Amino acid sequence: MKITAIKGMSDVLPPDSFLWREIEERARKIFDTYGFEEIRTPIVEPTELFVRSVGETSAIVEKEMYTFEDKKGLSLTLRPEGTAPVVRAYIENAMHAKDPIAKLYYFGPMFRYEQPQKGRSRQFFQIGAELLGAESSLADAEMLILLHRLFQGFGILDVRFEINSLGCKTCRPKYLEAIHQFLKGKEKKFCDDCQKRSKKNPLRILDCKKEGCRALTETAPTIGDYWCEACAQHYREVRGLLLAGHVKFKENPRIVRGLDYYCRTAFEVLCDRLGAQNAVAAGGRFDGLVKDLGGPDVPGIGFAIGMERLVLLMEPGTRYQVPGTSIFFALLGNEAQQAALSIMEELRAKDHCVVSAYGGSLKSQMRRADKLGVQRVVILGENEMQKGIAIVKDMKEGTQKEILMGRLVEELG
RNA sequence: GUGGCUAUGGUGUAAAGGCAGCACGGGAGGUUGUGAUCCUCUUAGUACGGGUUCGAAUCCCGUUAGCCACCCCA
Repeated sequence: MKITAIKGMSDVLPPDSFLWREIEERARKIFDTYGFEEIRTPIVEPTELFVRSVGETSAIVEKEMYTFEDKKGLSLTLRPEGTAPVVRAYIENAMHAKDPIAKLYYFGPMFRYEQPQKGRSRQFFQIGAELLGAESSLADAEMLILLHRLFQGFGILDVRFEINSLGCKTCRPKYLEAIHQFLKGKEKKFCDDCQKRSKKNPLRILDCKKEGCRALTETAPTIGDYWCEACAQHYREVRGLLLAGHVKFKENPRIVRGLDYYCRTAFEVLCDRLGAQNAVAAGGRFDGLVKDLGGPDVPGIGFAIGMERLVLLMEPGTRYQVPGTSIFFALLGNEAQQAALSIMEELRAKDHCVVSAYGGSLKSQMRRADKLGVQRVVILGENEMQKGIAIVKDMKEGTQKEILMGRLVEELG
């Protein structure tokens, strides 16, 4: 029986892995320029963490988590998202006490048990960032500007930003009540999915793609009519700052987030090239979360970018650095191998990529050198060993010369 | 979780119930110790399990996986 990767989890092989590295490096550089610092949290967390943060009735917690018991019967869960673990770490390490502001980014795998399709897998990577300790609209704007900058850095220019404000704990309940009233008596007219949604998460009905439902919700109240003055003001400021920051965006009053902890600013980065899973990044403000998880009352805002979707958008023609072999040692015989080792080490210490074959005829070794695209080959066999020299061949020119062994490192520079 | 489509060497493909072939890739050679091209040889496949049939890559059923969509979301 062949052992295969499990459904929805895939390998990233070269040369794709080079593209992944490129993306990660570009992201890190940009995070640096915004003063964000990397955090690495465990992939496994107590199940409780996600139940309390993401929400008991959310789709993620209800049916998508990889949950299991450890040997002591503790319920553990493979993280389905990145914000809750970061907030847990923030509280646990009392980061608020060291600095009122924490700006953190992460890069790593998340796990959700979903039906795989284009841009959606069970293990997927996210690049995420969280800004804790700032309630100011400037924080919201900066996160969006940072996100915008990242996409520029990735060379992806055909994405669009959509934003909304979900209100806060004083105005959101009023809106929910209004939606509830609006739907009352109409439930039967909606599609089956929406009828389920009307009980659990009525806001999602506004998100339904079916035309029938869309038509019915045409006249539904929008959150904007229910914002409290503070939320309205905050949102106004965010929009103004975005304009000043040259981030183009569209207001979409129907953006709803699937995770319970979001409030106020919510946003999505969309691209038409992605098919049904058209969001490549999303995020929002989570002001009550730190407190809900037992920490101080610290506001926060963050986003996550889906790595696989990003790769899907970048793939055509993105340039990435492949280190590439620069010097190949073609060695014949055990003595030559022994003599070459220390020289190869010296060259590696000078940052050259130096490789050899592990046997075979000179012809096959040369063929391999050519396939690897190396510039120079050092040929060292019994004849050369006797003369105390090595042959250095320039593969592009096709020329070669004899070099004294002692001068080899210097010659290859 | 639901529905549709798909599954042939490492990759891309051909074979419409009757010899599993081609290309690329991988390996070894083409005189004594030299990479491209070219030439020769070689490697490797019908996803898995059943069924129909004289005979199955081909038809049927199941499983698994992939893709697409619902759902959900990054």
